[in-house]
Amino acid sequence: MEVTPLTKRNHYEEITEQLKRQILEGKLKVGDKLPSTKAMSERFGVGRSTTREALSALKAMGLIEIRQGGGCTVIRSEPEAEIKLPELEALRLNRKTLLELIEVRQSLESSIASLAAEKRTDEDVRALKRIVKEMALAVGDDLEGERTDIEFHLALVKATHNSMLSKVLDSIMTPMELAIREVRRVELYANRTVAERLLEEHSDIAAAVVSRNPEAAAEGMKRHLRNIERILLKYL
Amino acid sequence: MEVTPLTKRNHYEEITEQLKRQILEGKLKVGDKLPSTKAMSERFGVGRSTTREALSALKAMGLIEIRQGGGCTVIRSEPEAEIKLPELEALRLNRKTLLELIEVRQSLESSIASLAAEKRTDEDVRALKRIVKEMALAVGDDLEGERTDIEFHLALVKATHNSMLSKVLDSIMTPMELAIREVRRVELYANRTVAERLLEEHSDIAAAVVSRNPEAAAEGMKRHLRNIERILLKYL
DNA sequence: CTTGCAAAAGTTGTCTGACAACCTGATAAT
DNA sequence: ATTATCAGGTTGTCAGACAACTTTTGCAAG
Repeated sequence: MEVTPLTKRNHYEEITEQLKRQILEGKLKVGDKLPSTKAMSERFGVGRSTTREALSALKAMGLIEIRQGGGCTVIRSEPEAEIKLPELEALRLNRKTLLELIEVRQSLESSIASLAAEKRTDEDVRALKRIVKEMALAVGDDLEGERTDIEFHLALVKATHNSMLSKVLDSIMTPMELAIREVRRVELYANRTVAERLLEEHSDIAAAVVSRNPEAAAEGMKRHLRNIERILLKYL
Repeated sequence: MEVTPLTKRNHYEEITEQLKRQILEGKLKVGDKLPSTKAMSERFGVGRSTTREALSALKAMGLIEIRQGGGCTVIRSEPEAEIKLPELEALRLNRKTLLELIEVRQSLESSIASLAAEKRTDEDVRALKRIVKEMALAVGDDLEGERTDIEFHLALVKATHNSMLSKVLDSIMTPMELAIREVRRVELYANRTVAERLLEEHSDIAAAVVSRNPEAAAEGMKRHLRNIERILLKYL
């Protein structure tokens, strides 16, 4: 097992990190046994209690198993990656979480709008225009309204031609959708006044992107999401 | 705080369980401070190292925060509401991916800096100042330089008091770290000229956050990340 | 009275050495 | 061959001692 010298940060954190990294990177595979605490402590140059704190942390993360007298074994080598249903339930009802999500979205999407305005191709423009048109036809229809709304934002991030940005936005949009859906979808899209205002905002953003105006695009997106925030807050 | 007698199970597991239950059940609320390790050890009738192993586990679960000399604080009282970030870890890190990551980071972190400037508490300020000081001492030391750099950005996102934002940033920082490590950590932190410039930039950002100036903070962060981008590009 | 700062007290971080509890494998007795 | 026993390694735990850090306290200068 390789060890890199410890930095000034707390030793037990550092050791936890290093072991975790080796497990996640596959240098330590499932079923592998870790060296004894004594051996590891000597190699890291720390006391045994410090190493034990690291092992306790790894056990709490579910990465290793510790059997008294029998050593430590790796039992998982991937980060856990699943959303549990009961947690989503909590997500929807949790006002604070929703506000945090909106804040993240505001941060991301204003940059996205700006980048899209810089990098969009003609094909991106075509897609945006198509979606805005569909959105106009969907005023008053909650299901269609939601679909076109989401599609607009996905088309926008696609126009940045940055796949990372897509992934990150996606990870935010999914819980966001779930949070809104079935709770207040109707208020957002079925109310004609609101829907028309949303349409106008989307249209402004699209126009700014088409004319390659990053500042206006970002500003439009910020206005749009602040508006959404206000509407959602009224019903929470 | 109530304690029930220890069972046959390992003491540190038992203590972890009891504390976890009290936190999830709400008997210990967010912001509450746990008793000192000495006090808890006496009440449970165990040694201090045993209690520390339990605390290390709770920290790994993200339930508590441990500050040297400052005690342990409950920072979450619900089971984690995870955002699923699709297999970012498993990505091949080529030049294009790295550029995309930097772009995402620029988008996120300028907002983060701005939000931090609005929402930071005095404690956040203390943390930032401490890190900048450490960073100054670390000039020329690549390992310490990297650690303090990462810690700075984590402290900044923490100052936004938005856990979603933390998670999102975290998910792109991990691959970013790996990428930088693979490429040229040395050039970034061991070169005194570069390290001093980075220090200055971090220092500017911290100052803007301290004086609650969101625009300056965002601007400083943008400048900082553009600079990083330039340096990395030289070595790709 | 307020402010600022230094000392004190309290808390976490770490090491050491010791012993108990437990697992494993080898050896000896049956 | 089966069983009993033992030796060595490993985890679990404790107590005490400092180091590093934070918060509080208390005193002195303004």
